[in-house]
Amino acid sequence: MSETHAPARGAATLHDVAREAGVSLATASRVLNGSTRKVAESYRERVDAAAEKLGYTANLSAQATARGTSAIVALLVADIGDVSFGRLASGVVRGAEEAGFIVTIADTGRDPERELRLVRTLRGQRPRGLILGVARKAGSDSAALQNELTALAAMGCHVVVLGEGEPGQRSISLGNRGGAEALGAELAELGYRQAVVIGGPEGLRASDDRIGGFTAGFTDGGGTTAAVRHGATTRDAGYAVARELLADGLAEGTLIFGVSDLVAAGIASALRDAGRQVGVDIAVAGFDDIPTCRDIGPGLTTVRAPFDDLGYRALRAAVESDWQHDAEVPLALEVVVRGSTPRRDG
Amino acid sequence: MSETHAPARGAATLHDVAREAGVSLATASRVLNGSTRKVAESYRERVDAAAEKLGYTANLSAQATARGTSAIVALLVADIGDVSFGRLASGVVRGAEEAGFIVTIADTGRDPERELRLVRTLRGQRPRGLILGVARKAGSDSAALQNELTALAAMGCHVVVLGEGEPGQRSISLGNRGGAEALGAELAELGYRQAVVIGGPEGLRASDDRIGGFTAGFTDGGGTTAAVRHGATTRDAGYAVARELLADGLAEGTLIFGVSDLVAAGIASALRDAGRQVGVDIAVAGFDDIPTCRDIGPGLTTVRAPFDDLGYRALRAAVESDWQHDAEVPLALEVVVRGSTPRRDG
DNA sequence: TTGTACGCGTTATCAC
DNA sequence: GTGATAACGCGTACAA
Repeated sequence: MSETHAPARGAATLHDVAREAGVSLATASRVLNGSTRKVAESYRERVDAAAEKLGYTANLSAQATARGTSAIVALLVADIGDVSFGRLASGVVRGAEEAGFIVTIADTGRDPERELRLVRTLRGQRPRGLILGVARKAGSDSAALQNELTALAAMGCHVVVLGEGEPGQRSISLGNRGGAEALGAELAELGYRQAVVIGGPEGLRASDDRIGGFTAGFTDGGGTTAAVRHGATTRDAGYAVARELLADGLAEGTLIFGVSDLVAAGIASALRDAGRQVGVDIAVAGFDDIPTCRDIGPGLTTVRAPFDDLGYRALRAAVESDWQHDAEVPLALEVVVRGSTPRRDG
Repeated sequence: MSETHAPARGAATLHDVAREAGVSLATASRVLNGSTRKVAESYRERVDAAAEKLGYTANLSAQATARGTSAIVALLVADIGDVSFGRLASGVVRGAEEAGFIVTIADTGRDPERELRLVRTLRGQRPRGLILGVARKAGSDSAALQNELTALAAMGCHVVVLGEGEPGQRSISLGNRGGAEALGAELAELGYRQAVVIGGPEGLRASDDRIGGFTAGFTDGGGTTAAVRHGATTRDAGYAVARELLADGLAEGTLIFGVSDLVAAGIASALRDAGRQVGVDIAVAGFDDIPTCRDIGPGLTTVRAPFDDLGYRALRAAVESDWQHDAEVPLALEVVVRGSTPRRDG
C-alpha cells in the first residue's frame, strides 16, 4: 500500500492526487481539468483513480487566481422574494448550470445606495458577468454606479442590464411595451371603451412602458384611457387606489388595468369588498401571469411574461464572449384572456 | 508625479496600490483588509488614497486561496422559481449581507440526481456553509449524498439542512407540524367537523408533517378527517383532486385543507367552476400565506409561514462557528383566518 | 508526452 | 510599526 498521506484536514489537493498517482502536478492538472494537451492513457487512469479515491475536487478559488478569470456570474435583483424575480433567477440558474457557471446572488431591496455598495462588493469576485435585474428609474443611474459598471467592464466583466441599456451595453428587455400594447388592443377588440390605469411610481421604466404600451394599444383599438394613477407596485397600493377610484365613482363597464398582477389582485379585492362584481360590473386586467391568476376572482386577464426565459437569455448574454443585441429575437409575451374581462356586447 | 503604472488591463492589484502609496505589500494589505496589526496614520492615509485613486478592490479568490477559507455560503433549493423558496432566499441573502458573506445559488429542480451533482460542484467553492433547502422525502437520502455531505463537513463546511436533520447535523425547521396543528384546532373551534385533506406526494416530509399536524389539531378539537388524498403539490393537482372529490360527492359544510396555498387556490377554483361557493358552501384552507391569499375567493384562510426568517436563521446557522440546535426558539407561525372559513353555526 | 519552475493576488510569519 | 518572503492551490510556458 502507499504511505499514509491522507490530507490530515481539509480537502485533498491536486498535489495529493499527483503524489498518490505518482505523477507530476502538471500531469495531474492536465487530466483533471480541461487541457488541450494529451496524456497517456495509463497515466490518465492512475490520476483518475487517485482523484476518485481521495475525493478530489478542484479548488475553484485557486483555479480562478491561477487562470485570472472565474466562472462566476453575479445576479443582482431588486427583490428576490418577488415571484417575477424568482422566475428570473430560475432562468439564470438554469442557463448557468448548462454553461458550467456558478451564480452568486444579491438583493438591493430597491435601494440605489445598497445597489452601489453591492456592485462594489461583487467586483471582488471578478465575475465573468453581472446581470443587473434592478428596477430602474429613468435617469436615476448615479454617476458612481456608471463608474462602477465601466470599471467592471474594463476588467472584462460582461455587464448585462435588464431593460433598455445604454448604447454599447449588453441589454435585454422583456418587452413590456409590446406586451401591454397587445393587451390593450385585445381588450379594445373585446369591446371595452373606457379604461383606467393603476401604475407604479412615476418614472419607473417597467411601469411606464406598460402604461404607455397599454394606452397605445387601447387607443388604437378605439378605446380611451380616462386616467392614470401612480402608486407603489404592490397589492396594497392596487387595493387602495382602486378604493379611491370607486369613491370617486366608476362607471359600469369600465376596465381597470393594473401594471402587475399583484396590483390587479388588489384591485379585484377592492372591487369585491365594495360589492362590485369583477368581470360583470367592472373589468380588471393585469400583467405577468403569476401562478394564482386563474384563482383570482373569475380568473385574471393578463399578459404572460416569460421571466425565466429573460433570465436564461441574460445569462447567455453574460457568458458569451461576443454578443450582439441585434441577434436577439423578442421574447414571446402572450395575452391571456380570462373571466375578469369577458366580451362586452354593444 | 508618480510614473505611469496604470494597470494596463484588468483590475488594480494590491501590488499596484502598494507601489502607488510607496509602501510594502504587507502594509497595504494590513490597512486595506482587516488586520489586528496597527499601522501609522500617515501610511494608512496614503494607502487609502492610493486604493481610492486606483479603484482597488480585493480579489476575493486570491484572498480565499491565501486565507484557506472563503466567505461563501452556498444555497441549494428545490425550485427558486417557487414563491416560498424565493422568500427563503430573500432571508438568506439578507443575513449574508449582514454577515459579509456571498451567496451562491443552485437549483435542483427536485431531481435527486441533479442534487448530488450540484453538491459536488459546490464543493469546489470550498464554501463556509451549505444550506440545503431541498424538498426531502423520508428515507430517500442516497448514501452518495450523505458521503458528499460528510466530506463537506470534513473540510470545515457547515452543512445546514432545512427540516429535520440527522443527529449531529445543523438543521432548522419551519414548524410545519405545529403550524398545521394550530390551524386544525382553530378550524375545529370555528365549528367545522368534517375535513378532507389534499396533500403532496406520499413521503414528502413537509407535506406529511402538515397533514399530520392538521389532523391532530382538528381531531383534538372534535373534528374528523374523512380522507387524505395525495398528489403533486401544485395548483393544478389541487384543482384536479378537488374535482374528483366533488364528483364523488361532498357534503355541504365540509372543509378542504390543501397542504399549500397553491393547492388550495386550485381547490377554490375547482369549487367555483363547479358552481359551489367557497366559504358558504364548502370551506377551504391552505398553508404558507402567499401574497395573493387575500385575493383568492373570499380570502383564503391559511398559516403564515415565515420562510424569510427561516432563510435568515439558516444563514446564521451556516456561518456561526458554533451553533447549537437547542438555542433555537421555534419560528412564529400564525393562523390567518379569512373568508374561506367563516364561523359555522351549530 | 512528461516534468520543472514560475506566476496569479493575497495572507501571514518572520526578522528588522 | 514595517518590510521581505514563504506559503496558498492551481495553470502553464518552457525545457527535457
